[in-house]
Amino acid sequence: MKSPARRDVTIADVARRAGVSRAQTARALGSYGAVSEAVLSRVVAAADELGYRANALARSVSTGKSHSVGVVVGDIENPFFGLSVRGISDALRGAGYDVVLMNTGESHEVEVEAVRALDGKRVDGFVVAPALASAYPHLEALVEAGRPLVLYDRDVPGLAAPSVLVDVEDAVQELTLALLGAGHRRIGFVSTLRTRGEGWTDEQPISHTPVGRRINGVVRTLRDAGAQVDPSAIRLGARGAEDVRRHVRELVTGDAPVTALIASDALIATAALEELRSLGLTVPEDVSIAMFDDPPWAGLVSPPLTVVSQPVLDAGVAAARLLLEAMSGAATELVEPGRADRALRARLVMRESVGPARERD
Amino acid sequence: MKSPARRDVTIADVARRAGVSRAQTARALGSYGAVSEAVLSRVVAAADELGYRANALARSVSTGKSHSVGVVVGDIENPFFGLSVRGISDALRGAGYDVVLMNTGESHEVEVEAVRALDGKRVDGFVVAPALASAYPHLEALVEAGRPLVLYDRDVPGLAAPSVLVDVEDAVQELTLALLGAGHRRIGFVSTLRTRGEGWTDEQPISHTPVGRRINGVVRTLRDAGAQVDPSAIRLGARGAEDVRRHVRELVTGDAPVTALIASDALIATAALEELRSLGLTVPEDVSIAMFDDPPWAGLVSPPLTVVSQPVLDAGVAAARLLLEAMSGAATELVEPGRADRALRARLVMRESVGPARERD
DNA sequence: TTGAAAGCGCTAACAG
DNA sequence: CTGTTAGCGCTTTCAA
Repeated sequence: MKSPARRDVTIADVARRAGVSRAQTARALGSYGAVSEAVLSRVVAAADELGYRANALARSVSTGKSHSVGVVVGDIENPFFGLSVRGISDALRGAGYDVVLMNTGESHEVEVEAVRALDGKRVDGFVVAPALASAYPHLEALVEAGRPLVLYDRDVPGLAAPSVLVDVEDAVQELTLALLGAGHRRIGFVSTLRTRGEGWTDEQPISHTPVGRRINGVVRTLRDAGAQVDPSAIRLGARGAEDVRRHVRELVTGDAPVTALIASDALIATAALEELRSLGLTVPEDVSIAMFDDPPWAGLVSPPLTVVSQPVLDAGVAAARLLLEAMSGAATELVEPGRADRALRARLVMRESVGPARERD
Repeated sequence: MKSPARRDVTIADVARRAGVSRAQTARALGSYGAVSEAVLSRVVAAADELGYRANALARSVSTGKSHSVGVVVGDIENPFFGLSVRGISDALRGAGYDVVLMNTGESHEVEVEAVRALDGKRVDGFVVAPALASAYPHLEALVEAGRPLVLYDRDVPGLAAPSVLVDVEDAVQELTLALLGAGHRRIGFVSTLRTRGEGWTDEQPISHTPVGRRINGVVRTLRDAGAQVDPSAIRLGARGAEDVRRHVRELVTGDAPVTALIASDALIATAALEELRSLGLTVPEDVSIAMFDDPPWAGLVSPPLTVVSQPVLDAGVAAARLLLEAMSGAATELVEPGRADRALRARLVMRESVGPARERD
């Protein structure tokens, strides 16, 4: 039983019923301006007799504030982003903002389109974890236009926007040292993300990508210890579980197989473990493994995984706070871009997936 | 260097520059109505010389369509919802809709407020996984007002809205049979969610909650096999890992300890495994365990977990499709509420965490 | 306090 | 095809 497609109840309707002007009604309902007790109660009464629902869109058109922020992430299925979004969203809701979520599947094109759409909807601010691309005109346009933007987990070199980065430096160094101490000299690294172009090159350490920072740390520590670094053991841009498994297979079965593996996230690690298992290799006897992130199950697999644990929820909350600040008009110019937040530090959690390097061949 | 707070470039500005009427400009920019080639190109040129960005809010106020849908879930951190949202969001984006995500933390109050906010922002439709409460006036108001609504993973008895439910019946029966076959007679069940009030009662099988359907299946199968069901072994409403562990502890160490445990989701299972481990109990020798959902790591823990695997991504996509249908004005009245979608069936994946029941005491 | 009237930026109905 | 003129629902001057 559907009514004839009734129009929305508007302020005009309420005003009429309350016998007050639309302006007063609006003030009463929007709780701004000055309204007498008498009018207020009459209006409120009329409003809910009529079932009035304020139209936030109309209000936004008028005020220029949408009370929504756009959040664009690579893959909400990834627990890292899941937890991040929870932090962002909870903190933002507390301040009266809703979250419009955009899932890009790590596609640059989708991201560009997503940012455009969000901007069209006049969100008051953006949190974006940029898919790594060579150019970021869409983001540059955003800050150029003065729209509040916080970069998340990834940085954009030269962009005047604050970013939330977890400081992994110490933890990575510890991990690498532990690996060295266990006798590992050939260490593989596998990641879904890329740094910029294809592979990784030794020359210019990239610090604006999460992978970049991780690799830099490993490489530097290795160097300092006099170990040598084989660029071919650094596998970036792995697409999907199958591809990860192929990389892992190549790494552990090649001419100069690695004795330890670092997985850049939990998804990579699971695929790697599966491949090792199907190769008949055991952890850590044949190959040691460590991963980034510390999901609840990391200690439950066999063997329990050594991980670099990151304060993901906190990072999300931090992003929300930064954005809130930026939206409130505070000068965010102060932030030192590209610098990991010292308050957000990863820490190494040693478990049993790292053991003595095995002599092979 | 921030410009003096420049106003948005509007259609009027573009029109002026292009030397065309505002109406024609709007048509050209909005690609509706009829526009000549000549005008079109002039307008487009003027538009991007001026850096025009269409204001979707203003458009929405006019058209009554926001091209946004509200998605409200209990906990985006939970991989189940993460994957669900990915499915929903991807499918919706393909149809031109953005997702406004609301994370309720399974709080009824927050949910009510979230629905209100979304409705205020005039989303074109809703996907909601209701936190279990005794009353659902906010949802009833929605359908009463004719707003497209799809219930997700949980149903609301008596509400005339379609719902997306995974059919777990067969899989649960299989699982229970397998447990029975292995000699288990005392089986524990632990869940975060509740059915309605406090615990679970035998009398009225609840099928509108995911937990309800799962328990019903277990109980029925147990009954059919002549086994007896102990309501005290059914633990609902566990809050947080600590609480889960307490329940598990009580279940496996009580007077009449259970020999098998069913965890209602992956979070429960991890907590349970941790507790068993710290109790010095081994799986499946001392206690068998099975869980719902099949995350990538389920086969990697020790022992690999027997699970009821659900097509989560598909469920999300299905919800999006249903909503799309409802939003397109199709009569969704046809749907049989409370009925799990036969196309979405869970399946049992036997691994090694279920073994012969141990004689205890 | 109140109200009239002008906006916010866009779409839609109606002539031509 | 094009322009004029009303809206959409709310906020915001500006006088009273």
